[in-house]
Amino acid sequence: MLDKSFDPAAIEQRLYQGWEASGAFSADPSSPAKPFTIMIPPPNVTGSLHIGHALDNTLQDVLIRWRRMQGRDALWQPGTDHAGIATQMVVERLLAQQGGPDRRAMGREAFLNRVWEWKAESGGTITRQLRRLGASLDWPRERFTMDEGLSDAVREVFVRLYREGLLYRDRRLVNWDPKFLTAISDLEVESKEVKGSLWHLRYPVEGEPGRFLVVATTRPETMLGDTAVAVHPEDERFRDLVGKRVILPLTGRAIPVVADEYSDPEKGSGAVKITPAHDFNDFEVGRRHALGMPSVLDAEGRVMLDEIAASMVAVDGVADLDFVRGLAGQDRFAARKAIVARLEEMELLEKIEPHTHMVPHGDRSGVPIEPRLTMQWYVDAKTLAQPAIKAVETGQTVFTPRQWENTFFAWMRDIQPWCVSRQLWWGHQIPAWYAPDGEVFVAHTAEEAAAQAREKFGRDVELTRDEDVLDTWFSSALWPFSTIGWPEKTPELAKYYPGDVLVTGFDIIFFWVARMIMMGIHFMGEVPFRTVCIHGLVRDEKGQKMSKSRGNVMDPLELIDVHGADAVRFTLCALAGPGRDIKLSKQRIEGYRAFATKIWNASRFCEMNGIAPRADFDPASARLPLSRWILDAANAALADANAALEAFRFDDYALACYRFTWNGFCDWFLEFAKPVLNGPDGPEKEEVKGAAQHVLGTILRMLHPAMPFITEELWHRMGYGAEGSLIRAPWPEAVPVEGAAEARAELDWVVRLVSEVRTVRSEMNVAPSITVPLLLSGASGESLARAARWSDAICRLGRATEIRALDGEAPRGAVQAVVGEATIMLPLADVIDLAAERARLAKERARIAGEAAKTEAKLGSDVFVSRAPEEIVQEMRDRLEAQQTEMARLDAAMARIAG
RNA sequence: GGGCGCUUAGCUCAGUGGUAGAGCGGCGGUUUUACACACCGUUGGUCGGCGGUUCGAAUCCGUCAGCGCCCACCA
Repeated sequence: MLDKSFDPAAIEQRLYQGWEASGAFSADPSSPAKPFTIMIPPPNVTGSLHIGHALDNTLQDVLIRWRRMQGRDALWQPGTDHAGIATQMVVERLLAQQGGPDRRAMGREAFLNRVWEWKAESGGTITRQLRRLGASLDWPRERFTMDEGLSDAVREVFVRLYREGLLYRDRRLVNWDPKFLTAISDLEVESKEVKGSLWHLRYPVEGEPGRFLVVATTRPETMLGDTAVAVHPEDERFRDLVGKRVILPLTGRAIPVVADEYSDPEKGSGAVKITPAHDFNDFEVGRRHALGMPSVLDAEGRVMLDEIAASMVAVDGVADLDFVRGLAGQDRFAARKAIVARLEEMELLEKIEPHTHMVPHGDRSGVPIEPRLTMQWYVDAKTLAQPAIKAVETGQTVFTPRQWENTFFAWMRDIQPWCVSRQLWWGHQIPAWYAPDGEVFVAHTAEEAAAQAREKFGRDVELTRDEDVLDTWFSSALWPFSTIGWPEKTPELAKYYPGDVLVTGFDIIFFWVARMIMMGIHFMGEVPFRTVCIHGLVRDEKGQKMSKSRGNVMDPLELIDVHGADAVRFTLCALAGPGRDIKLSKQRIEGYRAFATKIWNASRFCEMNGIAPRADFDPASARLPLSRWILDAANAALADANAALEAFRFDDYALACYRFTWNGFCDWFLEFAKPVLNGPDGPEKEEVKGAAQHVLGTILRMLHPAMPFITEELWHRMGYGAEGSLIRAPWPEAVPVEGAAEARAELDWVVRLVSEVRTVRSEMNVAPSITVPLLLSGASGESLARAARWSDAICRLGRATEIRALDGEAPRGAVQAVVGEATIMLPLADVIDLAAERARLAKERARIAGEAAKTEAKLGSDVFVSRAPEEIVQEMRDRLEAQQTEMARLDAAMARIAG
């Protein structure tokens, strides 16, 4: 016997362990089945499951379970990402807490050992949590981006790209994070609005005492590194100054005034100071005019005078070398304050304007990034992007919803060189070695590099390895093929590449999706996946982004504890409309928790009525309209579910399951079945039971991808599991149903009849306890035959004592309603208010009349009749006829009841 | 500054040319032997504004407004 209520907590862990232990999640490269592959977006190894993961992985699990049941050899590849900066931070924080030596004191090797230790102890959190969600990942294949195999792939890619000239070292400005002391890529920079000031500084013109060129800047501290002032070539105000020099205050260096289109006469003072080593635009200007590019800030953003010390010149009233020397080692913001104050004292500060502008910040450190002139490794993304753009243009990879392709194209068509080196320790160390003279050797191993050097120099030379590691996204970009063996030629690689679907959020289209497509095409010769399914962000019920500071985060594990994994999963599916963010509320989850209970109770009802799986039931042999109707409805629901899943419409899939199960199967079919099940044994009861068990089996299978736990549990408890677990059961297929159209027509009629009776009784405030005969007036032979066949169900659901044709006079003061050609009469004169019944009928008549008038107006229009398609016109004619018939019936009903 | 998206019932959202839908909520009723996490009934909308195309527009086009997101080097 099924328990009185469904308790998810009691079954989830047991079922999951059963699936995992039985190998139900395993792909099989040796199977002849067609593969279906999804690569998990590898979560950070430091991570724990948040609601966004829950959504992303629920959707993937739905697809994987669905295809697996369809007989595909499903591979859902699990794994985690080493998350360079994030992980290094976590371990450094841990070291600080423990009060031991810090990273630098430990040294690189010891520190890395410590990180690996941490990973072994704490790195499994998120994979455990994915299990709670029910995710059917192929765990024995779990990979980590720093695994030996994946690291091989990284080295191979690095070496090959280098040899192809698609990866190179360059000394240019990078986004430098002064907190983490590393370069970061453009993507890791986010602009934030900052309220600052615009300082107008006076630069004295050389040889013209009392004349100043005023420059406006938001970053006065970088003036130490100025090497020019630029004015617009057309700007009359400054024309005579071009070619002359100005004295840079504080450091006393004379710098040229150059004419450059970059300078905008409308902005600031119209003259702009040029600091090539600390500003991306100035860098370009510096290149154009062959200017010096001294850096005046060190890695931590502190003033550094090394590169300008020699050129400083004492100039009375303009330069103050002692002051400048005092700045050395000061933080950039402290230096800014000091410089502004000193310039003010020296009367070289013209004015200060309040100024709000966008300032680039490191996305992880949160501090303003500092453009810094350094040597870094770059990938020639522009070249790699071309075939990737083409692949999406030609539909080899399709984004869904399609609109995201625009986002992809916009970025890819304007892609910049990708800075891939990071000054961190945790990550893939760059496979490049340097000879004492700086000559670089890129190789898979130190030995290979040494051999190259020997070849080059004709003798052994001491090589030192590049200290830097690669951007974490460099290894993530290889994920679709590195996880399945590349660069080895494994059976997995042959079978599961390219993958079918990538499911992810729009926020990592640039970081990850685009780069996988580029690398996949370049190294595998084919796109890494056919479809990119982009979903929205999970927000709170008010539409706000969930964040710790707002205190509105919903923890998926808590939700699973309270409502069960199935309810959480189903809710996420039901809300996952295409391209829309999800507003998640507790109420919605509770609603779908109720759905799980409903399924449980429907199964209980079936169990109580001896409805059990029967292999010998042949749907094609069903004779009764009731069983034909429900079998046909199950076919339709299944078709809807399939179409929805094919189109990645998880919301439509959930809705199709929900409606059929609740409204179709529970509300109508089981109610109709009750009289039969309570009636005498015989072929009729056997067929209804057969249809019921068949449809319940279809429901459990159809719902399994979204609600794996409760469906698996019921599958076994109801006895469907003789052949094995539901997770491996075949996906249901449509069954042949004879006479489906007739069955539909009949059941539709019964439903309409019952609904009409219920409505009028309710509207006339007839207590449910009052039961009366149900009389049919003007009914066709077919209707009467149906009434006879469905007498028990109609009486039960319509609170009637009997249903029969009206013979003779209509009863006085009956409640009436029109169903098709027939008029229903309920002799209730004693209990109702006849005036109210007249009013009700009149209102109904007026409603129909209103609709008929609209139809008539349409048909009365010559343009409509002559220009609309014939079938539409005919439809209108039919509609009008039906409306007129119904009005006539209502008129008759009113006449009967007339006082 | 450029691009994208959204605006439909109190709330959350479906609905890509032919009588406006769902869920939740609200309201009224019900111990009908699976289920009150239930059942039955019901109330809610000139589909953001304006203009156009069309026999016909929530749906296509234009425009305006509001909201949101992404990208961008503006001193």
